[in-house]
Amino acid sequence: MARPRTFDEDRALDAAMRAFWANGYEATSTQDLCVATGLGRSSIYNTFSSKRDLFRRSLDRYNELMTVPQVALLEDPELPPLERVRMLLARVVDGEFENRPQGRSIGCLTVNTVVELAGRDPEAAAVLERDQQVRLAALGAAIGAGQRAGEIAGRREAGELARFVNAVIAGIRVAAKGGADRAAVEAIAATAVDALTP
Amino acid sequence: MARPRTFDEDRALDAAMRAFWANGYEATSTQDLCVATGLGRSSIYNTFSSKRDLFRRSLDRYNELMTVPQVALLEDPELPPLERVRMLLARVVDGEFENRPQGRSIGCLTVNTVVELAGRDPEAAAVLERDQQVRLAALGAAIGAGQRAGEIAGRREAGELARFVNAVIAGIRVAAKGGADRAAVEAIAATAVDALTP
DNA sequence: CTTATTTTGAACCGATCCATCCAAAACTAT
DNA sequence: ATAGTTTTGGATGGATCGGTTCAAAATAAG
Repeated sequence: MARPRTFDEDRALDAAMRAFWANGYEATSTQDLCVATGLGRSSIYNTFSSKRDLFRRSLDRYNELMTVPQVALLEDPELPPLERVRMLLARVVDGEFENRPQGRSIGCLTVNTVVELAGRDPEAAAVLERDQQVRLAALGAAIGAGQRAGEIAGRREAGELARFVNAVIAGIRVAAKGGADRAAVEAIAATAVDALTP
Repeated sequence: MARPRTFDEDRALDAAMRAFWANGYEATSTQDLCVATGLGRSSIYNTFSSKRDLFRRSLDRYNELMTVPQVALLEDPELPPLERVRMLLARVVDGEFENRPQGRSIGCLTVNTVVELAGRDPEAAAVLERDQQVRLAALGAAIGAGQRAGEIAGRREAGELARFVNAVIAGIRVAAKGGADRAAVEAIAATAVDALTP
């Protein structure tokens, strides 16, 4: 009954997400978003109502793409819990060394957004905090299981160790974005695993 | 022989630094800088030649204010090396819980700038990388001394452990900016110290 | 007081920002 | 073919951006 869209909304969202991911919210102009998505301004504003809303949806999409598989890995019953954590860290390291458009990591949209917006955008902060809770819960559960199995040190509570691993992941991302090479980043991850072993 | 300035250049620089620190480079307008410093546009552009240059000087000033005392602490011969690292982490944690203008940490200008600019501003990236080298060297020296004294685990090289501690510091900063409470952040620091002990 | 020099505030610049509007094009359903 | 609806590109708007200019104000030196 009406003219259909010639573009795929999810594809456009992915492209926008990548633009925000690479350059941050403020530094990504609506023009940049047009180029990245291949759409005109009208199409973008017609589909996503504003730059802010598009960013919100990009953030949700990113969380879906990253957190879901990470949580799945942490809950994988086929692997010993410590191995799950080790693989999570390995996956993070790998992620920092693939897709380097300018020879440098673009980091992690979550970390980038915490740094750029959490202090002055309560809505974004709430989204980020919720996602972090999910990741911390999955990490804490895996670490707790590892402790009960005796393969993870029990001298600290699982929740505290989860916080620790989560912080190291953020630290790895900052280090990679700061120019650290692969060996250096892998050493960080390995040392974090050391801290978990009895 | 001419009209003297009515403001103190260093004070103005400090105020500008704090504005960039709190809001980032892009989100701090020249108007914001006028308000923060209490100066007019002309005075700012007359003293510091551009927003970019003012930011560069702010970054240098921040490094001077933060890195110098941290390095001094790491080289303090009065303290056992592990204790120096522990105190460094404690100082970082304290820093994240003082001066919270909106009830949330403003983080660390270095980490904020790595995330916001390192990917697309080679000059800023170089400044940050140089500062990081200084911090890593001091950390590595202290950790190496601790290893020789037997109070820090020797299963990894000092340089690798320095990278690790540095990453945990960045992670602490991101966690605090993300809303983590003091107990959570202290647990991260304590776990990092665990990783260093034999 | 005069002169020389600098600071300072306000107006102003072109560029770019996010967002809106509108008419033409495109397509489906009848 | 026609009618009805949506998409689309381009023009446009008001605001703000970083940066410049300039004349008036201020002050030290002579």
